[in-house]
Amino acid sequence: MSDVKPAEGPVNIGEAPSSVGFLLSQLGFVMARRFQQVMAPLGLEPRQFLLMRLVAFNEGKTQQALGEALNIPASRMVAIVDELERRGLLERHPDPADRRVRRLYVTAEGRRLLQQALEVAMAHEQRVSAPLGPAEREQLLALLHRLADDQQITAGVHPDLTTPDPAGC
Amino acid sequence: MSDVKPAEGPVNIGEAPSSVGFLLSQLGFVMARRFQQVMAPLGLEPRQFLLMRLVAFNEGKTQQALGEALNIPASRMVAIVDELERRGLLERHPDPADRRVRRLYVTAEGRRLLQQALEVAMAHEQRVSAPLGPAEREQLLALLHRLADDQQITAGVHPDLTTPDPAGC
DNA sequence: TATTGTTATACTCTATAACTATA
DNA sequence: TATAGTTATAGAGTATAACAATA
Repeated sequence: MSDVKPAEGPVNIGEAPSSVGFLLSQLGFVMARRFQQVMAPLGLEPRQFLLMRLVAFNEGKTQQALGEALNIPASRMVAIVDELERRGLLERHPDPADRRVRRLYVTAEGRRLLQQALEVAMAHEQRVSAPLGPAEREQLLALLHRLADDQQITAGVHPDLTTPDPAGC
Repeated sequence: MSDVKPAEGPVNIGEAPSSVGFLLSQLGFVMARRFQQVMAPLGLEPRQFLLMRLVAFNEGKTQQALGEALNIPASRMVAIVDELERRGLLERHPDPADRRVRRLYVTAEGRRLLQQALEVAMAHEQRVSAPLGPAEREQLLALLHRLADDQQITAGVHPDLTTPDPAGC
């Protein structure tokens, strides 16, 4: 019960042995934040960028199909597409055969912005990879892919917070 | 303006060339979620675990000093410490010399729980590292540390969302 | 007047589910 | 009855700043 002598020095960050899990978690957050920052000047959030890119690769797909591919719930898709459409970056087209569905298309302006965004993304990738040589970078990518496969991560789909729990511990 | 023929096949996830940034972001989210899941049975959120661990390494430090070390705002610290104290895992002790400050101590029960949590964390680390051999794991750690240094990541401190932007792009 | 810890308010994001119009 | 998209409601988490006690 007696108080220990209150140390007044600097706080000691308990040095744990290097951890793959914690390092990846730290780096993942920082990478996501940096990417968000470099995209911000274009007015694109990471999620909007991923959707624009997906629509460009899949013109005419339904809003629902695209949302499912990115694990974005239908009710969230509405607001996201609303804004991108309002800004003239993509369009909802009605389907003559089924008037419930909305098929998404990228506009000419959307394509221009997407092109810029892709260039920004490539520059970002170069920047964050800068500390590594080409061979080291390939080595890292190979190792990360091994872990990603083990975790059943789908290429191109970000496991934001949308997926509660796929399966298997 | 004429509609393109609406493709009805599967959605094509545009295969981008492998990206260190995106892979790290994906893996980081998954690692954080898995860690959260393995800690849940102990009733500890990752943030609570980090704080418990920090207090154990720094008994008698003030609430404010500990919060700053983890980049947790003072107003958030209150609720976090409230709950851990309510559960009997740590205690606020008044400082006789300055009655404004609260110095934090881990209780015996807190120590027991922390010990369990550390074991869970080690098992988690082994699990996520399982796809790699010992040499590969060391290789990966070395490469990740290079990137972490470049991003000015502090060992043991998670850049959750608390740090808006340190400095330098 | 400055500082530690606390509390209160407002805001953002999200999930959930109700709702509409079609099928 | 089922489905695509939409809207509405409520909840969690947070930042911000006001506040009380003490220095």
